[in-house]
Order: sequence, then structure tokens, then C-alpha cells
Amino acid sequence: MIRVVIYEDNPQFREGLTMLINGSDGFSVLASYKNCNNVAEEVEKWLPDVVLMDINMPGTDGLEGLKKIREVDSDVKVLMLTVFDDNKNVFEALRSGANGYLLKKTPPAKLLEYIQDATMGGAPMTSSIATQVLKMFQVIPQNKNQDYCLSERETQVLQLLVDGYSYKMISSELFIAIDTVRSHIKKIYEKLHVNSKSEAVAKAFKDRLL
Amino acid sequence: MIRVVIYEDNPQFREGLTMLINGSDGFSVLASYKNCNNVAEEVEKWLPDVVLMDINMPGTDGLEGLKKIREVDSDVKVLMLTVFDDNKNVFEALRSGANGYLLKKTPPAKLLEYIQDATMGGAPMTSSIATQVLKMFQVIPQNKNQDYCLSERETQVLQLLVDGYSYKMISSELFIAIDTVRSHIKKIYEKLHVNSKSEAVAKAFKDRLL
DNA sequence: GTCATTTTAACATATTTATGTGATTTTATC
DNA sequence: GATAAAATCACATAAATATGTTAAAATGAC
Repeated sequence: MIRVVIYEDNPQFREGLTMLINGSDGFSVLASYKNCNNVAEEVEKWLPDVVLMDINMPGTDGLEGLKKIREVDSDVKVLMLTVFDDNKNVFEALRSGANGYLLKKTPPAKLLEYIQDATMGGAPMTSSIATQVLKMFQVIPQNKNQDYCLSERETQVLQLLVDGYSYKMISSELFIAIDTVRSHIKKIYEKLHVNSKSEAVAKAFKDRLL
Repeated sequence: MIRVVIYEDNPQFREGLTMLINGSDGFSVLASYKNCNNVAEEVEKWLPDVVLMDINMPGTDGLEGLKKIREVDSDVKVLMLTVFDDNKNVFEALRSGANGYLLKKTPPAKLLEYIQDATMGGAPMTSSIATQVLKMFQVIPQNKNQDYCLSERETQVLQLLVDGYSYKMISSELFIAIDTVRSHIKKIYEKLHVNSKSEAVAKAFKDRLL
């Protein structure tokens, strides 16, 4: 028996979900709530297998609710429900430990299948959500690995710059004259095509040079 | 009619796939290859709707093949096939523009469903892959959101510092006196607990302030 | 041993940055 | 309308940085 708790502010949809789930063999709704204001206590009380969590709710919304749940219980499967496949919410929900993400228009039969899938360790997503997720991956830039051919010493100096060292501090850290530090930094600027310390630091971060 | 090209080095599996797909209504295999060495030309020649791409192949492997395809064709749907749900490969494949990621043990009926799903703009994944994908999101750290309480103007100035602007450039960019820029930057340093431009820039990156 | 590269160093100078002190004007809030 | 916070500007000065030129050791590759 898969035991479900529902968070959904719309009374009709909440009732509909409850009837669907209670009317299906092997599923049972333990409780349903119209907001997440006491979600932590409620989840600890019922210890459901699956939580169906609407995203848009007055008061504590679904994303906040999810985070609260994860503070007290990392095992319960949480499926997010939403009307729109809004990019930002999807990302935030998945990062906060949602186990799946479904559109409300998901047909009843599929919904039950997805709930079961979640309890088996799966990560059910409707197709449009999965497509969004893939797009998110594609914006993650390559390790540009643009080789600027920094020498070992130059890399070392750049690292110290990034760590906020002044020329003087670098010279005493590396036991070399401050003019030598200047030389290295001049060379680094040439290679990175910059002409200030802060630009070099920014480039080191952007291009993941260190 | 969904037109498919297959890349798979194992002859038995390649034959099995071909027979399955050709034997199904609405599906047709245009060609099948045992390696990706000429994948770009082949895809341009056949212009399939879907490419089934094995990950582990001798010579050019599936990940390389995927990248080559994306260099010449961003529309064709590419479904990756693999024996193991190896975390690193999944990540690399999705980032390189795969449209889905399936385990080879996927049952035939499901496979056809997934192929169709891909052509409709979906992003089919087997359950275990989807779970992996979710886990990847969860390692992405929070916006520390250490609120340093930078004012709007201060944030703007910090952004320009990060972009490599000098005080003079900032003043002309924002139409304010250079002494005003100094004032803002002094305040920023106080709030961030730093005392140089490059430290501020580094902190902006580290704490994702912008 | 020669060649290329890296690391080291010195000298000079103009520019930029950091820091301090003080003050006026906006803007938002109660 | 008093108050607080933010944004504006000025003046001064010490410190740090950027840029140029030049060159001697050290290192590694051939």
C-alpha cells in the first residue's frame, strides 16, 4: 500500500486527487492539506511514502514546503505538481531534492504510474519537464580549457592574486624580489589579454584557470 | 514514418534493434553503423529523425559522435544507449545535447515509445537515469545568499568592477563623479570585508553576488 | 654547446587605487 | 516633518599598480 499526503490549495483538484488515489488499488491518501504552513509536523506525523506537492499555494508555497520537508525527512518521495513548466521553479525544486516534477494536466492513469515509480526510486517527470531539464544541462559551459600557456610560476602567481595577495605579499611568499613579481604579472597580463589585476582575477574565475 | 539511424558496435544487438524497429508500424531503419568514424557525413546524408547512439564503441565513441552530430545538425534527435548508468557519461552526454538517455535493457515496447517520444520533442530517460540526473542537481550549491546588504547602486558598481572597469570608466558609465565612485567602492569594501578591487571581484565570484 | 624559454632582477614613471575626512542632496519610512 | 539610509561630490595623500626597457642566470630540449 502506497501512502500519500497531498498539499493542494484548490479544493476541487484536491478532492479529485484524493478520490482518484483512494479509488485505486494499492494507493491510499492519509491526509490532504490546503497549505504548507505546518508541513514539517504533518509529514513527521503521517510518515507517508509520497507527498504530492502543489507549487503555487498561498502562504508557504510548494518550494518552501519541499525544503521544510527535507529538513526533517530525506526519505519521503516528494512529487511536485504545477500548471506550468516554469524553468526557474523546476530548477529550484530539483535542486532542493524533489523526486519528480509533474504537470497537473497529467492524465490520472499516468499519475498513479508516476507515484508508483517514485516509490521505487525513480524520478518521474512529464515529458515537457524532462526537456526543460535537458536544456538546463546544455547551458552549462564547457571547461573552456583555453590554454593560455601559463608557466608553472605564472600559475602560482595568478593563484596568489586570486587569493587577494598584493605584489609585496607575493614577493615575500615566494621569496623573490617585488620586481620579479611585476615581471611575472606583466607576462600573465599579456597571456590573458588583460591589463589589470582584477581583470586577471575575473578571468581566472570565468575560465576556471585554477 | 519515423526514420532511424543506428550506431552500435555489437552485431547481434545492432541486428536486434534493426529488426525490432523495421518490424514496427511507423518506424524504419535507414542505416546502421558499427562505429562513428564518419558520423557527420552519414547523418547529413540520411537526415534521420532519430539517431540511436551506443556510448561504448571502438574508435570514435558515442559521446564524440554526438558532438560531431551537433556540429552539423542541431535538429536530429539523438538518443544515447548504454549498459550502465554511469554518472559521468550521463552528464557529458546531456551537456552535449543528447535528447534522451536509455539503458540497453529497456524493453522493446518501451524503446519504441521512447523513440516516438523523442520525435515529439520529449526527453525520454529510463528511470534510473532520471534519478541520476536529479542527483546531479542536488550537488549544485545554494546561492549562499550571504546578504552583504549591498544597495542597488553598490551592486551596480561591483558589477562594473567585475567587468574590469576602472574608477574612471565607471564614473563615465554611470555619469557620476569619480569621487562618488570612490565613495561607493569604499562602502562596498566595508560591507564585503575586503580592501582591494581584486579581492572584491574574487568575493563576488565566490559568493555568486552577481 | 647552442637555442629557446623561464625565472630572476633593476630602474623609471605615470596612473590607479586605497584611505581619511567632511558635506550636500535624494529618497524612503514612520 | 523628523529621521535614517543612500547617493552624491570634493580635497588630500600614501600606497599599490601598470607599463616600458633591459638583462643576467637557470633550465630543458635538440
